[in-house]
Amino acid sequence: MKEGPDITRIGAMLGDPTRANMLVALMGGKALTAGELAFEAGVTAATASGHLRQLSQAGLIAIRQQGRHRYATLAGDEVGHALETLLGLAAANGHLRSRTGPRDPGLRAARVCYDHLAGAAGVQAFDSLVARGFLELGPDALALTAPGRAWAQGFGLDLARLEAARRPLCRSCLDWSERRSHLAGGLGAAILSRLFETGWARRGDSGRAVTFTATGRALFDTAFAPGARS
Amino acid sequence: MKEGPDITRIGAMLGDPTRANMLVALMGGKALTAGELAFEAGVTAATASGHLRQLSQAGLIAIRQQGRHRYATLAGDEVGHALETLLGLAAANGHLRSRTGPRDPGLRAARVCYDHLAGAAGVQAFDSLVARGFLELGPDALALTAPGRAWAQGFGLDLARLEAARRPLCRSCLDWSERRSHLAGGLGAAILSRLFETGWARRGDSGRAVTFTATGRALFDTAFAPGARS
DNA sequence: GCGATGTTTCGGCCCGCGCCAAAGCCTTGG
DNA sequence: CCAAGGCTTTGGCGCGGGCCGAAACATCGC
Repeated sequence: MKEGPDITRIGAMLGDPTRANMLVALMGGKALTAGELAFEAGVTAATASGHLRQLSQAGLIAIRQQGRHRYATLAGDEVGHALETLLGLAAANGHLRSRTGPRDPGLRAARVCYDHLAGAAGVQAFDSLVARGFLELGPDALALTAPGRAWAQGFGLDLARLEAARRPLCRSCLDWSERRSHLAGGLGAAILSRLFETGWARRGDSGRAVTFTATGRALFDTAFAPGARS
Repeated sequence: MKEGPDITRIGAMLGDPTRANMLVALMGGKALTAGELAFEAGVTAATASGHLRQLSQAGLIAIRQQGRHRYATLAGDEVGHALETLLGLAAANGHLRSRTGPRDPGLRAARVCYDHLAGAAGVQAFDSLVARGFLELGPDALALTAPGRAWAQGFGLDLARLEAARRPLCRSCLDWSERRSHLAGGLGAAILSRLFETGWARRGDSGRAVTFTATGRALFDTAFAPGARS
């Protein structure tokens, strides 16, 4: 009765409100210092330090020493994906942290999911790429088609570098607010970076929200036309 | 700093070894009585009863009264999927419940993931369906193609009934042992049932293992030819 | 009805763990 | 160097919650 992996450790990490707050804060994709995380979670630096060690030992976050700061990030793509899945389950069961706050609609519209775009905008982009035949179900999960490769180059992505990386190019991730897939993986991360580079959007100062500029939104809507389903 | 769903409650459920054992036991897809779960988790009936109430209130399991027994099952597809995701993360981080036991290879080869087939066999089936063009990325997630529909009828599935159900027909689920997708959703569940009906395979008495008969395995391999990638 | 079986509720024990303040360590900047 | 800032370690407090035994319900077979 004891075969298979052990969920318990990870569950215990998520089960404490302080640690959960830290992890959700890190879902924003930015590396945060121990002090910032302490403030974010509402505890003293001492308490936060202990939690960070636990999270690190459990393999959920990575810590990088830099000067006299210690920056924490999620340990990887998979951690973000698992968190998003759990957020979806929690949302489905009606477990809300507080009565949906004013910032909630913004989060549902567009947010960062660790390192790629999520929310309505993320789903729109995914759907558009699928509808135009740029993404397909390959022999191993998702794949970029030949026309898709051309599109990516045109969008300003460095495909050669992305494909050289160990990280899979395309992954799908179930969006908690839309309950549909959005694009993760190296390609998803590259698209989000490109949105920031080109100034179409910028990340909110705190939390995971992504806000588009007016023109950026218009350009995004033509680049990822929502009605483009063939 | 308090927007979005609240993971904490679900995390706390998974964080206790007793509850985690119960949930993993329920991943086998069979409905289990309170007593069976108590034995499975190694606690008294009194303790198990308390945990079952908690899990039920958190929305992770459903309880059905039947005679003097109370049968528990996972609350649904999404719970199974979330658990599988966490199992994957735990496996990736090397959190094992004990040094991989003798039954572990069997689990990796073929097992039940709540109500559909997982493990190497599950991935093989998914790949085969994709390679033959029976599954495609539709406008909304996965879709069965026209030839796919014909295949499903030929395999003995009642497509009309499946499509009438509220439940989505096709979903992909990331397999923890293979780290690749296998097929979930109504179609995935129907295929697994069919494997049992036709006697190609049967579920292990305890746990999640699925064992094929010799001829069943051969038939499965031709029905879901692994090399069938066009 | 009356035991047998399955499950829940109650009371009480006790361990684990989150929390903080204070002190110590390391890095940086003057 | 010394002082300041950021983080960790240590020690001690206190709460939350898992665990069990015993008793109370509920259900079935006879």
